Amino acid sequence: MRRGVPRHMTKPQSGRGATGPSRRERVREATLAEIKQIARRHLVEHGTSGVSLRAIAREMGMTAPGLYRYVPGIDALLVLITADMFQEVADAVSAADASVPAEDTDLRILTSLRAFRSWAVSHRAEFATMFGPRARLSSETDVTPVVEAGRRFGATFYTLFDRLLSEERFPLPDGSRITPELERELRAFADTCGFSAPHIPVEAIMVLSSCWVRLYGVVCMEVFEHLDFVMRDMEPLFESELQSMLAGLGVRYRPPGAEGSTAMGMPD
Amino acid sequence: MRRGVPRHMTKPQSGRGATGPSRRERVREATLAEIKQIARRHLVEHGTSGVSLRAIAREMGMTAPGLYRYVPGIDALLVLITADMFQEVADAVSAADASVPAEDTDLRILTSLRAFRSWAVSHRAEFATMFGPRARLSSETDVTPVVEAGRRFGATFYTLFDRLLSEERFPLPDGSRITPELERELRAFADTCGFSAPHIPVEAIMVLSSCWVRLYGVVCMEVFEHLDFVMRDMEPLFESELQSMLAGLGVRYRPPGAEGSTAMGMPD
DNA sequence: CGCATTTGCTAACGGTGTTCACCAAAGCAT
DNA sequence: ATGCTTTGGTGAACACCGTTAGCAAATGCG
Repeated sequence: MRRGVPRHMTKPQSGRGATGPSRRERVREATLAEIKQIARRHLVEHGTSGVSLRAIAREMGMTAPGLYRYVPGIDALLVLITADMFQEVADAVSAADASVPAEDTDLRILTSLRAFRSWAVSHRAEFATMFGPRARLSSETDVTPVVEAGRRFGATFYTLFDRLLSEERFPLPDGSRITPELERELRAFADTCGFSAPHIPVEAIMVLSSCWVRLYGVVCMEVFEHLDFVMRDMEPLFESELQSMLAGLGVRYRPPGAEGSTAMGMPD
Repeated sequence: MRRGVPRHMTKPQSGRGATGPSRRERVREATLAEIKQIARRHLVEHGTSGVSLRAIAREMGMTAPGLYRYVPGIDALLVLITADMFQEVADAVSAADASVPAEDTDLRILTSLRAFRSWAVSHRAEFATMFGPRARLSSETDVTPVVEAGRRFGATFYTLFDRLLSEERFPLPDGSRITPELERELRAFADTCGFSAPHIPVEAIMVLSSCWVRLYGVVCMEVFEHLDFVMRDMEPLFESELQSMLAGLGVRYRPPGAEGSTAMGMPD
């Protein structure tokens, strides 16, 4: 008898062999999904601090302690939905990537990066909890699901960059400026990212890091509204950064509207 | 009789003409300073959500409602200390800037940017509330003190950039790529920053924006620990970004240790 | 059916922001 | 010195919050 051991710490046990999940497991998954869905809504409506177990329970017609059968605490719930959101943004970027011809690497990159910004500005609260400071998390909370989901999200861009790299479209920068310390860190980066190429040059990783930092910076600045007192619309600056970023990558920039400047675009 | 109108909404009134602040005003300022100081310590020790009026009052030997004589609420207190922190980081950067020869513009810029990162990584909680998402603020709270302090902070860099610009050290980028929308936003930027030069070219503002975005990005990424699962030390990447940033600015990069590569450095 | 597991509840503890009524002390003017 | 006004602070109260412990009902399995 395992009295006192909460359900969320036991194995799924997934019984029934090939008959799929049992009825119990299905309804359990359903209520967990409802919890996460409501939490998500509260997040976008009232910010991170506006997500509370009691409010969720109230809305579900339950009481707060009941939720502890599904989630070990509020912080863990935040971790859960944060991981979900990483999956979501990764899907959004992938979908945008897949919506353009697979051979047009330039357009794929352009589209993917714009999709990232687009998702960010239309999901500000989510972006803030994912890419902002780990305020409520990090201490005493297991964040491995988040970094795992974050890793998968990163892979979306890595593969694209990998493809660009294999096309040898741009000259790698001067590697003599890379200090041994930087090389060590970049190597660690490449290793944990799991690139397809066996031995990727550190210069390439440096370029990738630099691009990611710039993209992250401009999007954060827009979502966190740190230039609002000085700029009304941040898209022009984003496009400008995009342009200058891609220039160093040998990728031909195209403005947002024009889908095809090389092939004739279908008029719609 | 103004019953019910809290003190913090009345004018300072600053009586006594030239005799300075009255005794009452002095002790009032002292307790307000104590409130902010304790709040600040709680912030760095327990994060933004760890700042509570009750805890502060407890530590001061008072009760929470008493604090409402000094501060209209917890959010406003956060705004207050955030503004203070902007002043602090601006002072830190200014001090670093002033610690090197005034004629050596290159070294001044290098030193200032490094000072910014240095302050950020040694004041993570403060940086997060200043430059992270405006989670607890923004809604229903008057943030003008923060943006005002932020503006003064920005000026620290603007003046340096202005000096660099007047030296005409680097060729401005091709302005033909600047769309009208971008130009409008950049103009607004320049206007609210109050540059000394009467008519600064938009190309220069674009360069400044780009540099600020990159600096912001790399420092945020380090402080928010979003690459921790892949890089142990972020300084090499920061230096690398610094190097590539300054290369476009015509500023000679020098590694952190070496103070003088042009003049003979004093061996210490 | 019987029994073990799962699920949800109530009660409770300690914490939070905030408002209100009230009171005492300080300051000021006559 | 006396009286009045302003100021600083308290205690009680309301409405929230996360979390734990113990218990009762529902559920599913043999």
